[in-house]
Amino acid sequence: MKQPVTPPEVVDRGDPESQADAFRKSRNARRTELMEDYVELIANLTERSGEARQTDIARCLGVTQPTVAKMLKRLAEENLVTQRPYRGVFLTEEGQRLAWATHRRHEIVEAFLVHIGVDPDSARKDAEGIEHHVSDKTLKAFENLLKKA
Amino acid sequence: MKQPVTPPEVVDRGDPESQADAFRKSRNARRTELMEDYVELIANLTERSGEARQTDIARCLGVTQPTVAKMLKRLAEENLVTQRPYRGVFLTEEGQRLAWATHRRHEIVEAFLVHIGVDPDSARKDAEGIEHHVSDKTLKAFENLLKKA
DNA sequence: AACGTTTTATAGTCTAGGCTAAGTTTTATC
DNA sequence: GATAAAACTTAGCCTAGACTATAAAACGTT
Repeated sequence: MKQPVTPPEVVDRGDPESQADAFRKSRNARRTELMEDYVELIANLTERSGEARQTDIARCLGVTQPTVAKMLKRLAEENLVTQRPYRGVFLTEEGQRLAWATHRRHEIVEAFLVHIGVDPDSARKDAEGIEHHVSDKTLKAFENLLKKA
Repeated sequence: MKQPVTPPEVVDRGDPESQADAFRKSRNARRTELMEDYVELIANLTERSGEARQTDIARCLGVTQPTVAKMLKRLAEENLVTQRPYRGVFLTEEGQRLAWATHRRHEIVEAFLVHIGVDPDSARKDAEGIEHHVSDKTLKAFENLLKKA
């Protein structure tokens, strides 16, 4: 299917094409989200217990171990992790950068929600879902408000 | 090697089981999100032009018409829409209720982002992704800040 | 009333991300 | 050092949500 390129400067809320872009973006984001969840979790597990094994990841994500195995293969292909069987999964430098960026964004979103009066528990839960959809510009806006306080 | 913005840290995100629940919830939410997008759009189209045909929906969502047809079948099974071929798709009462709630949440999120200084285009795009992950409590916090202004 | 256009329906394919089941390799224990 | 347990691999299947290609039905215009 052809996707006409809409000039960025033309922004009309009612324009179907521009709306379609937003939906496309939202749909395509799903792959990235999963990757981000994985690298963030791997960073956490490694930090906490020195290693991140497939079974640990599976338990934390609520999926089965073969599912994790398949996803790790993909992450390895994308140069985000390296695997040493029976010794755990490790982030590449690129993976660590992604993990840190994701983590940082997560923290800002969560802190921001708390800051505007959301109770900590809800903030934590909502941040988990929201974080992947926050653009740099929105993140900056969050930071600005946090700084002012 | 690029240095990360923030050093790695240990984050307490709860025990593995509760984390797994959060991820499961997030995964299952996908279906709901799509349904919400559809009913919201159908409500919009109906209001603006008096009818919502498959081709209109397809163009607005950036997908093909057969994709829409398949999804409408599902929405009909869930009692959210009724179809009158060549006259458009119509929301059931249940569908209208869902559309209204979704639309309201969407508007608040988008208005809130603009209010804290995000440019309208980014706000619109981010809202599309964020809206589905905003709990009632967070929504209320957004509203409160909007009212103050 | 017939014809071309638009809209809708259907069939078949693809990919991502789940799952189970079963086999293999490594680690740990006795 | 044998053997059980744990971790990993692999194969095959399923579903959702996308796509293309094509057929059928209704609409509008003349």
